[in-house]
Amino acid sequence: MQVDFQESDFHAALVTSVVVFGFDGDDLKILVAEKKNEPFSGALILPTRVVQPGVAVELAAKELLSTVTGKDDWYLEQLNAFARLYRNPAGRVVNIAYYGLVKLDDQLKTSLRKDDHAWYASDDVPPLAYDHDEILEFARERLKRRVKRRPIGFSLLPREFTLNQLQSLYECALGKSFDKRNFRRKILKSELLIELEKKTDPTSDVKKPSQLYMFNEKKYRKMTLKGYDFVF
Amino acid sequence: MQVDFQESDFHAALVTSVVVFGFDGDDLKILVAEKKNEPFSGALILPTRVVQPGVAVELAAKELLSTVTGKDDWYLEQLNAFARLYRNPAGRVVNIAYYGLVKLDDQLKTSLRKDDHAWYASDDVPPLAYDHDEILEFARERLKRRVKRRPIGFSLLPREFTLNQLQSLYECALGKSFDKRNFRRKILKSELLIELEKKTDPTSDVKKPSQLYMFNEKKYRKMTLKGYDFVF
DNA sequence: TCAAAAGTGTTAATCCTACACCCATGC
DNA sequence: GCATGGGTGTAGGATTAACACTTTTGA
Repeated sequence: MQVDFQESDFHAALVTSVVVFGFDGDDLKILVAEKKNEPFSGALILPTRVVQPGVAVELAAKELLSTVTGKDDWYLEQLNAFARLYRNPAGRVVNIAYYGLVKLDDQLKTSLRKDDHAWYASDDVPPLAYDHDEILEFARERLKRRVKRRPIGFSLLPREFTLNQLQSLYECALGKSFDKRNFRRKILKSELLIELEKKTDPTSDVKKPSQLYMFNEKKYRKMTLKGYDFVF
Repeated sequence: MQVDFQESDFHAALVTSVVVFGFDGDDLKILVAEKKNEPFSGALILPTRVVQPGVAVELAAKELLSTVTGKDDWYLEQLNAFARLYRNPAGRVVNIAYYGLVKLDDQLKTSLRKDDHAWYASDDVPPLAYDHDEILEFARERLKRRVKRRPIGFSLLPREFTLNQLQSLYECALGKSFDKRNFRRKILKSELLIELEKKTDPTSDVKKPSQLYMFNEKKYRKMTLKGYDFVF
């Protein structure tokens, strides 16, 4: 039972990458970084940083996101550790990757603090360096599962949203489309939504105003914890 | 974008722990180790070993299991990385934990190669040292999810088994009980099982002989990949 | 008045749940 | 013949999937 340590056992570097899904009401996007220094300068990668000794991994990931976006309350969930041997020639690198969700409002969309980061349409992300494609794929699968079992809209939609936006989110995340009537019936039956006394402002686009909803936060939290079946 | 490395970044030790669920036809059991050296000599922990430089983590986990059990084909799945800062006073220790499933036949049950390992009933595992209780709980949750979405019986049951054994497995894993008729209907409808021309040998116990089944392996693989809904 | 998106019900098929008794065997 | 576990069917309610037209608005 070999679990005690020698000096030489402390040989691994620890990094963290994040896959952030943002939804702007129409499309799912992913935050991507461009590598600025060698090796692989110019290559696209997931936002990534080295985890310094004494810093909790999730905290490092959150700080990374704060630095890049200016926003500093992040819900993150660990994806997995990626520790392929050939990850880096300098030695073993363990990447503990996270997945996060965010409402992609105009501010976030246009004002990334670091100019080497950008939002890419989720199903149009160019190939990434290292094994980040694998991490991204893993995150996409996680998102699909989460969407099916938990009411994730809360993290991805603005406070007030329409049923069409919600449906569009589910369709983006799962990559298929649903019958509008069935979708509405199902989502309304859950009583997760509160119908507001408001409609969208029709002035913005050439549109009929649309009923707004918000989440019933109490019920929402219960369901997020317990999980449920929202299988489409 | 800080992703390149300095000497001082390689500061973490890497270990792997495994949560192995074994099913013997009646009960779910978990493989537990007793720590033989200081610190915490005598404490119970999950089977664990330090991952040496140049060894893939999953391979290290498999080797650990081979050494302990003598069996060397293991299906493992990564659980998560556990990297709490206070995990070990010697420095940061990252534990990449795995979960595995095994048919617990008499040989495995009685002939663990190392005498500091033992099988404990799954819901009767004493408190473990370090953060291994947390890892175990994580594994139990994973098992529940897997049971619901994938036909995991293949890994846990003998080649030929009865429907009652299968039901018993589902009941152990999910911690609740099911109606026999409904269970059978559901599992047979999936066409995942092949009814054999055989019954259990009634001589062994004081029992009526019982119909034996095996898995339809082809269909089984398809479902394992795609996932499905076997929600009870 | 037209284009664009919002909104709305019904039906048939399927699936789920609850429920209780007879059967084959070894002792 | 009895104790033990093995095996079986039905009915009512709930859930799902498929389906197309009308409404409101701004231009």
